[in-house]
Amino acid sequence: MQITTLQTIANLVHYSRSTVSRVLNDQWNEHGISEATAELVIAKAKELNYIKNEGASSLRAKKTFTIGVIVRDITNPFYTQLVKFVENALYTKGYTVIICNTGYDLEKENGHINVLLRRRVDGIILSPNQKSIDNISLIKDRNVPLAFFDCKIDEIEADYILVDNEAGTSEAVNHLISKGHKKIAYIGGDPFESNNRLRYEGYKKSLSKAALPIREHYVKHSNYTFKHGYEASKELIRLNDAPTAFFAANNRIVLGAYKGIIDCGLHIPEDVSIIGFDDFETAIMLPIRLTVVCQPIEEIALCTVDLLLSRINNTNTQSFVTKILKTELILRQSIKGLA
Amino acid sequence: MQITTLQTIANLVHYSRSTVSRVLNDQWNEHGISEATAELVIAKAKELNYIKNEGASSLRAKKTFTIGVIVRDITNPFYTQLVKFVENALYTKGYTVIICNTGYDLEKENGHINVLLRRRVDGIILSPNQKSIDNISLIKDRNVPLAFFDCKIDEIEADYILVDNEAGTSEAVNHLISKGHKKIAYIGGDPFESNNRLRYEGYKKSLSKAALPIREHYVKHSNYTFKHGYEASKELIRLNDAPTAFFAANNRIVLGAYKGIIDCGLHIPEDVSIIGFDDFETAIMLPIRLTVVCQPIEEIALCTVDLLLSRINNTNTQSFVTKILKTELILRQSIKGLA
DNA sequence: ATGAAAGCGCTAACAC
DNA sequence: GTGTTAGCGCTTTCAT
Repeated sequence: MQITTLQTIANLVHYSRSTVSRVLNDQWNEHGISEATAELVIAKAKELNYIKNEGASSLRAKKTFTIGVIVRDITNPFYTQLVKFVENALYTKGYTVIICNTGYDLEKENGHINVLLRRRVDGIILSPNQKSIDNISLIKDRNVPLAFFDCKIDEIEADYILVDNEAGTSEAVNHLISKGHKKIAYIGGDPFESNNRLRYEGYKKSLSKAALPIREHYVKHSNYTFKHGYEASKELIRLNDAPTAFFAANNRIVLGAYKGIIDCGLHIPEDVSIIGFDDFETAIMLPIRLTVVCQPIEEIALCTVDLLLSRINNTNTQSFVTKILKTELILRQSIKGLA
Repeated sequence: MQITTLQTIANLVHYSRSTVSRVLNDQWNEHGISEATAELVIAKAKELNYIKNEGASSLRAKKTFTIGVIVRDITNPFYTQLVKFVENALYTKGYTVIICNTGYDLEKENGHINVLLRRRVDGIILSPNQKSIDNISLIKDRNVPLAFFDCKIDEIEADYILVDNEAGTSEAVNHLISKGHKKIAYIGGDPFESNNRLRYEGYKKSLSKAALPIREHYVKHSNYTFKHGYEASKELIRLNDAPTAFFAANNRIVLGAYKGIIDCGLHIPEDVSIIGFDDFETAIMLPIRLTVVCQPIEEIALCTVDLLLSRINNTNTQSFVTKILKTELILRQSIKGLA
């Protein structure tokens, strides 16, 4: 059984490929094709179960209606959500999405970018690594429309959709301070990553504004993992002047810290208060539901898609945009007021 | 700036498109192309930053090296993991993956399938809805290689990669029984879904074997949601002869049930024991870590990919295969032995 | 050791 | 109203 092409149909209805193509693309009206012909073609196409070969169209149109989305860890609920919203938004606009998971691996990121370029995607959405510069220039060299979300790379001019990490963290730390906490630890991720740097800035500023000292041994940088959160929290607890509150810079760290505190036999929030960046399912399932700084994930996804599509369609000719969205402090149970 | 094609290079090195193509596809040796020519071509390609247009190749080769993966809820960690492993396995085999999220919506599933067909994917991996029959026949009509995972549809002959739901559940319930539980509730999902039916079978068989009665009011079918788990557990607790142990048929339900129990002021496992199907992050983050039946997610992913690729490459000519993988009972803290 | 030519399936400019 | 033709970028058969 041969596959049905325009030619197959054309032969059978005794019209040309062009006519068939025009009918099937709903252009028969503006080309003055008779309704009879149109109906005949449509009927035959249905009968033969014709399905357009999108690849052939793409080749011809030099447009694939495909967008590549590259994230660092699709397993992290933050990215899962992001990807879900992006996929959905693009689907409704007629685009197909190729989701690429790099697992924080530059090699794999490189491989994925090359695949996307070979496939001539119309645009790429990227949650970059701080060290992705070389990989990103592959994209920029080709002038493939590109939008970043989640993370900023100072060296790269581009469109960014971000959240106000500094303000979000400040709000969190201010809240802690307002509850009487003076010894507040910061458990951070990669110290060179933009998000982490800004969150740390927010932390420092809030302390300064409240005339509280920034104590180096209260600051634990490493990476965005459960393990780091776990170990850092244990170390902090062992301190003579142990902090009374922890700020954790992402959803993995906060979980590790939570576990670390529990495993030390301490209670949240009676013994230690804790607040995390990112909201996520587990945060509300814990017996003490976590107070967190929530990122507007759906809004990030939608903004990114809009921005990218406006670039693709040349609708947007202004120079690079950096859009900063607001976070929201969600008060739950993991913070206690100090007497 | 024009994009570099084979022709661009051919013109500049004064060889034909064919020669350039052969060189760039590493076939220059078997075609007796001189090394000098090859080097020249390669150098020029690099200089011009040539990137092959995969779409054009696909059109010619009638093969896209693209696989569609359709899941019901990418947000559910079970599927996220599955997708991650599938994507990774296919990536290493040179395939690109288009991930489609249906959100349990048949319309959207239909839309996604049509997109995949129009794009002439080489194969499709599908976690089907029980009611997907019409959608699936779209694929079967086209003879596009197809592999199912996660869920079986009795009416459809095809390749399936599944786990032994019945045995897994039996093992869980047997464990409960061995711990002295006699009043065991079953909080299930969609009663018509194959997984749920088999899990329920396992539940009933274990009870029967232990000569325990199957009490209808201990069985709560509805859907695989947190909400259902939550409400069902509350109802069960209110019963006069409330069960001492709950079996929850998936990761969402078990979380709901957990929360329901806590919210009733009861303690796990002192007051109620609980066991879930599926392992997942939150299960080990809860203060009482959940005892669960764990599905071998990576193995499911790998088997499915292998099977699908063997079909695509006509390596595997045997008739349809149903592969049933083993689950594993992971003992943690949510079950108490009854005196 | 290399090239010419045909064609994958589609679309659009131009022709009548 | 409809057809002809050219071409998107690539590969491959056949020829020399």
